[in-house]
Amino acid sequence: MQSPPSSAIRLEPFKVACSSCNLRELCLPVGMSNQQLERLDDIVAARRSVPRGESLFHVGDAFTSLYAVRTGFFKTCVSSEDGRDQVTGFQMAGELLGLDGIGTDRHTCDAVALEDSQVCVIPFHQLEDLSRELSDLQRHFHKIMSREIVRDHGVMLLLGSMRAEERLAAFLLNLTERLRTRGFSANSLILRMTREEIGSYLGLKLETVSRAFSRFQDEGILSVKQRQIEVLDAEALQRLVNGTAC
Amino acid sequence: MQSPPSSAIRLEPFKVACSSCNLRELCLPVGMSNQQLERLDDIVAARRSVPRGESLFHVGDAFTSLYAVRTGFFKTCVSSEDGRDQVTGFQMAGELLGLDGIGTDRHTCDAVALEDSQVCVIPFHQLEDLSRELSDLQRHFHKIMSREIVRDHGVMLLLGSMRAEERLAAFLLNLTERLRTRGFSANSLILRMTREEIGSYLGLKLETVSRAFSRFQDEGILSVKQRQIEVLDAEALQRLVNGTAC
DNA sequence: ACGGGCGCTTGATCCAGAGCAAGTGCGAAA
DNA sequence: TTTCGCACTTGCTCTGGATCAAGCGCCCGT
Repeated sequence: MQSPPSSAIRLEPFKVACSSCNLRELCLPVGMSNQQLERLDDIVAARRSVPRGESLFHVGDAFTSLYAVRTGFFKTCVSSEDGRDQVTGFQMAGELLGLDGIGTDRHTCDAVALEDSQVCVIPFHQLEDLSRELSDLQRHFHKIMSREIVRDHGVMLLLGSMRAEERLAAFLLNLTERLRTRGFSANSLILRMTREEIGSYLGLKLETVSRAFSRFQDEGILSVKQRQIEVLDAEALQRLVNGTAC
Repeated sequence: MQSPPSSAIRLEPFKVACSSCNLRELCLPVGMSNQQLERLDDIVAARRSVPRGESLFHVGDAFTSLYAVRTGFFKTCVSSEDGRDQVTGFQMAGELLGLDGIGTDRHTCDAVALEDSQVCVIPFHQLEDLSRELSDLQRHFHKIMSREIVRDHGVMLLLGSMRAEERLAAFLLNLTERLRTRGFSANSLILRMTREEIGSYLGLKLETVSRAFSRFQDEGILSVKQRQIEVLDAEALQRLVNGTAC
């Protein structure tokens, strides 16, 4: 399998400075000094634009780089030999894509843009080289990978032991929390993904997701207008996740 | 939360040499030269014995070290605020425990020995220091973390989209494959965990696991005598996982 | 050898969520 | 503006696995 034809890949070679990026407190550069940031700037050589619906990489593509989401929104998904597939995560600004490829030098999932997006390209071997020099960078990179593992364990807990409404509540709280960290309202959000994609992530069918949204609306927990969601009672969502509500 | 009282922790300070360990082709030292291995020997200072049923670490414990399983068998589990818990993995000889703690400097899961076990203690900061010097070590450590992420994605696929028998088939194939890598028969295995623990890992109740075992036995795919399993038809298991069987 | 307890099996019933089907609404293209 | 198609909603039925319950068998300690 290959990436889409190179005509579809837009690389912008002009300078992208982590040191002046407003995501630097969320992204790879967390905790680095200005001097260290300049070293990082040297290796983050390019941006790449990914139009909505297109893939940043596919299963089987050679792994060369990590990608930091600059703008936009992605999903990652794996699929089994038969057609089944599973959304394994949604990534927003400041989050890293491509960690799955390190282990085998091939990507093991697809990364698809859910809206027109831009990523910073971080050549991985150069990142490894630099992180041998800058222990702060090394430390932070390890933390990022570890947190991804912990996040996955949380999803496993959700998939293994929660009921449909609990899953959706946990999902919404997670999304609003991440949006809040990025300076957005914690109460109002626009979903970038379809009901089916939410369902795939949560191990549910799209109808079940839709019904859960309707139920939450009936109960005054949410206002749902298609993908425009208002969280009216975040505590009720929290209670659902904690299992206190039953 | 704390570790069990130190009286329960047995540390054996005598030298454990990765360079002469028969697990070195499976464990952290993969791909390292003898000279590099000696450096690793310097930091892997101790073994620790963990009797069956006891924990290597708990949720909330301060994170200081990774642990390589030398002998024995572990499970890791996370739990939500209410009592629900979820087994997130089973670890056997040569596999690493504790990666979850790197992100927050606290462990986020419990690691429990399912039989009397021994681990090598790898102080993490020293490992980071050394991996800044030895790029082979750095490279391999990154691969280990990435593979853990990929493994978790596989479990998410399993939990999100497979049916009970498919889950159990995938679990058994995974176990036998790992045992095979360690030189054991691919057809005969003794389960170290209860039906309930298997169920927790697979997002099923213990009765469902038991019924699936019985069904496999009726169909001539397995011979099941309590925890003694013989795989009679591995291809049938593979077909189940691929979904070809329906 | 015996008794107790835990882990496992198996049967019967129940229910959350899947599957199917029919409609609705919104956004993009003509 | 109209039309088309896709995403979503909602009702009905069905079912895989959960839940409840009873009994079995193996291991361990006395």
